[in-house]
Amino acid sequence: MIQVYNTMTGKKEIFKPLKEKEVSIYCCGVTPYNTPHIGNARPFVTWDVIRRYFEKIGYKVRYIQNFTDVDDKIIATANREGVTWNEVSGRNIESYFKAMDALNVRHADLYPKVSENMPAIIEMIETLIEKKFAYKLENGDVYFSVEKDPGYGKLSGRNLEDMQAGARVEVDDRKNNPMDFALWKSAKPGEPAWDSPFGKGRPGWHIECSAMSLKYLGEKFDFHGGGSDLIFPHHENEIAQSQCAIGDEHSFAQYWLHNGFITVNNEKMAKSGGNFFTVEDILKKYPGEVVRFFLLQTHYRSPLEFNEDRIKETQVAYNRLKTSYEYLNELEEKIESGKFVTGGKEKIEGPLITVSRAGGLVELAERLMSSMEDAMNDDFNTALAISYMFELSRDVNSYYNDYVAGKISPRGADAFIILRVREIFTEMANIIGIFENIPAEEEDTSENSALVEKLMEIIISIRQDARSKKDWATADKIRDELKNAGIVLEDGAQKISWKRI
RNA sequence: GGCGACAUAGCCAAGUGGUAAGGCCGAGGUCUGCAAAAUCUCUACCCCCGGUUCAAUUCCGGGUGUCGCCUCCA
Repeated sequence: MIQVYNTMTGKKEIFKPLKEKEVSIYCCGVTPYNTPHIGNARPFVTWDVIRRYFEKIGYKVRYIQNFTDVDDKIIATANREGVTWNEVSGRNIESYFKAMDALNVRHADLYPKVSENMPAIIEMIETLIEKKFAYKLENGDVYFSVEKDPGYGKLSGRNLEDMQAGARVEVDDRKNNPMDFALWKSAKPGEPAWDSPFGKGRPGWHIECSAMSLKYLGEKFDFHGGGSDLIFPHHENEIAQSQCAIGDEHSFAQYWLHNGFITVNNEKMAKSGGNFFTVEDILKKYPGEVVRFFLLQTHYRSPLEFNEDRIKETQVAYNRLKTSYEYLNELEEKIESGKFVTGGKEKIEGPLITVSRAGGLVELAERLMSSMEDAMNDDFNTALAISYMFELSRDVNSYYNDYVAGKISPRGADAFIILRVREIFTEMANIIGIFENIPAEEEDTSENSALVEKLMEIIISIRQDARSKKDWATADKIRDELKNAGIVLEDGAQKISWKRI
């Protein structure tokens, strides 16, 4: 049983899919006028986790995410740069995918674009005009009439009077009501325009999401999501248009999920605010999976403060889990190559599994996996889910340490148990979407790099000679000097490893 | 002005009507020739004031503070 917090009702509800074991999702995508910042990325990582989770528990998922590629800011940028609007959107869509790929965000089933769905958009506007929910001005603009929709304001929990009291909206005498919004904007010079029954022009913001979600998901679908700043007016308007056009106040999305903002110095990160960090820039310094992990360590509805210290902290935490993952992989290799069981082949008699060290580990893993599912079922609580990975991680590391130190002599059956633990840990990682794309240590094949490798080998070997003679002064001097040069030596039991810092 | 959210350890962050997950940092221990890595142990009466209750951090009311939406916005 999955519970989700539905913005429409303001509370957690038990999720009941429209179709058995199927789930349809429409997540508001980006307006590609710019490269995405970390705040833009949050909803997509969130929905990526949600859709993966539904798939994991056996749902057939249909996931749609749009690109609003016809828009004022795109046009403005294009005009400023002297290029076409679709060059601007094309380039930013590319940069969007690059960022999302780095964050392990799986692709949606479909990415409909405004520019490729004009007929559906125009048809919907026509319906709204026919049903008298929309009106056309002499200049060709078409507006939605909010007063005609008795349900207007139900998502954001406000009414027309309250909104007008605040009246931050520009008064436009041509509109029936200041809150009326454009469905179609008549063509102006220097703007792309499409033919329509209302004259040349382009769609207003909001109508595209209604038209495209209905076109690709039908009159009713399960989820609609995005950042909380979309609740009003964007999603409110989508609901108004869609339900009026369909003529059913229960049509359109059944559950509305909204993620909280990324903040900088406790204030919303926004392009207009100038306080943003692009995903691209962050990826120059931190692995994509760390950034993804950062986003998921906090529940999606809570605000999330972004700064460099936070990311660094996350990287340390992420590395803890990664270490466990690597330990398990190493154990797996030993098992595969038959080097795991040290004490020959013992016969397993009776329920010994549960008293062996590995047995305890797998029991813990099973229990934590189950807890993790509970956490995910409760409004996709990734923060809680991740905490269970850490708990397992601790015991995995402990087991590994004792094994390497020779304190544990695994029985024959323990190999299978450890493989199962590895499987569970991997399954947990898959829910969060990490350890899928661990960047190999920069494979630098240049001559310089090869030379460094060779030199390090020589240095380490000289130091090992000194160590074997217990010449600690020399050994420590080498290590210290290397550290000054930015290289850390780690004396392991079997091998000496080094890395740059 | 209208509407809404949040307030938990040094920092970050889950959560529950019966005295609180996890992470980072810090202190001490184990391992190591010494370090590093790993690991173990330790660190909270949950913003304030009322109320409901046998019992509230958790529910209700009020207050204070912070943030968000009402304009483009993930």
